[in-house]
Amino acid sequence: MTEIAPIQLDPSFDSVWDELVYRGSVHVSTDPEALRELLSGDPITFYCGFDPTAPSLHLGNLTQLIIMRRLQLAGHRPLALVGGSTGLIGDPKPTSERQLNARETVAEWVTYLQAQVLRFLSDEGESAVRLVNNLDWTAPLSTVDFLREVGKHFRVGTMLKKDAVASRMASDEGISYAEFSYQVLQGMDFLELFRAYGCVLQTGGSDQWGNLTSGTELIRKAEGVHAHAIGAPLITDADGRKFGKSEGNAVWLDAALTTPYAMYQFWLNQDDAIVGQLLRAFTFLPKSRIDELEQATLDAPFRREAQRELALQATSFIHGADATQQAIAASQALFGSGDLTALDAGTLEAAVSSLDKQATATPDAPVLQLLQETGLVESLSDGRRAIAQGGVSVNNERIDDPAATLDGRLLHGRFAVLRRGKKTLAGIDAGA
RNA sequence: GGCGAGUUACCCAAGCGGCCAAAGGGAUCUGACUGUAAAUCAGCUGUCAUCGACUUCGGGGGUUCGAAUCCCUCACUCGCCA
Repeated sequence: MTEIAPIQLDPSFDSVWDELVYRGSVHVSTDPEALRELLSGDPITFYCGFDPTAPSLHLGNLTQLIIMRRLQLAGHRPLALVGGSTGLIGDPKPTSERQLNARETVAEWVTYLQAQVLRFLSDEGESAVRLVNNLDWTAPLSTVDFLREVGKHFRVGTMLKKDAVASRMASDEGISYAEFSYQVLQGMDFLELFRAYGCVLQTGGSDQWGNLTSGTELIRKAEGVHAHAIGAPLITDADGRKFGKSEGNAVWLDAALTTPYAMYQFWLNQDDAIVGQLLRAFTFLPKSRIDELEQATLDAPFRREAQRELALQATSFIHGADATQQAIAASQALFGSGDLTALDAGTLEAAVSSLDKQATATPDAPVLQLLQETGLVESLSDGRRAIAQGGVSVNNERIDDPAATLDGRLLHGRFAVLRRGKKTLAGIDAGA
């Protein structure tokens, strides 16, 4: 019944612009009517930038990648910019100045991100994605040339009014000249891509709006052309917290950093209140199907059908069908009946090994120690606390004694599922 | 360059010589209730540990029986004046 939706546009929309609006992907933009016309006509070239601030992209970036994919499906040509130079500076966060990363580190991350981008965008046909790196045009540029050719177009008054800068100016921490200049670098990127590839549209998060318009303004001043920008809304949960964090950490697109199981669970645990919004933004399901799912959430919320479908579709898009099936099987084994003793060794091993927290152990290892080794707790004190609060179980049996060991608790003589709270799990393998 | 204010645990923020492992709020985490949801209520939130011990209040140094609290110095941030 539930299958992975094909990667395609919803034919019920007349233009990709209409679909993007439906998907909730447009929070702010330059002239909407002009954009709709532009995107409904001949293929254009557009770009979106990703700064290498970590070895992997995360869910926040996925929002953009999906928008890019939809535009690509409509025949437009994506330029995926990985910011080899902007990543060396860092765009101003509203709260605090960024720590600079080493050049070699950033260069390494650039290669990782480039490889990841290619997983989500097609590199075949007329609208194949092209990778670009802004280090290519900023590195050879001298400071004087930069100031004369680019800096001369920027007014400090305008720059100071950008939200990202203004909020930092108002904060205790202030802002460095480096981060203040970020908007100029990003503006220059857009101009460069316009000149080299005829790129006339940039997409990004709405928090990047100041940086996006810095590019359209520069192109207007330098070339007399009206380029466009689309700012996607930042998705937040019901409390207004930024979406895409789990246990305080980003949800990464790299399976080595966030396992497919963890990814699947992340989607499955989303609130009823935003699941419809997430289905629109993060899946290729048609509107008709999403309407059904939203109704299902109203009619029978306990079935969590919308969350299940969201988890299936999103995880499949990120990690592929096979990895997703394994994540689903593991989820059913570990959460289904709750009776792990009934599982055969093969199923159990697969489930245990899919968890993103793992440890090997001797058959008589203390549970407290395993809690720490698996990362389920941060310290032994934290572990004692968790046990005292009744939040720890082995194979779904609550542990009350801080001195308890695995002795006699292993399933099939070697496996154990260590649980903290309701849904934080770790796999223990005492074999080998 | 001058003057002033500031740097406290995940975040905000009290404390201004012993009663401070450090108030309060937010957030996380755990329990109850549930639907692997939300809301609500309750509890926990430095480390190690059996009482108890040990390391924390920007970095370093000093005064003192005793310092987050006083002094010196360095770094950083903010503001005002040049």
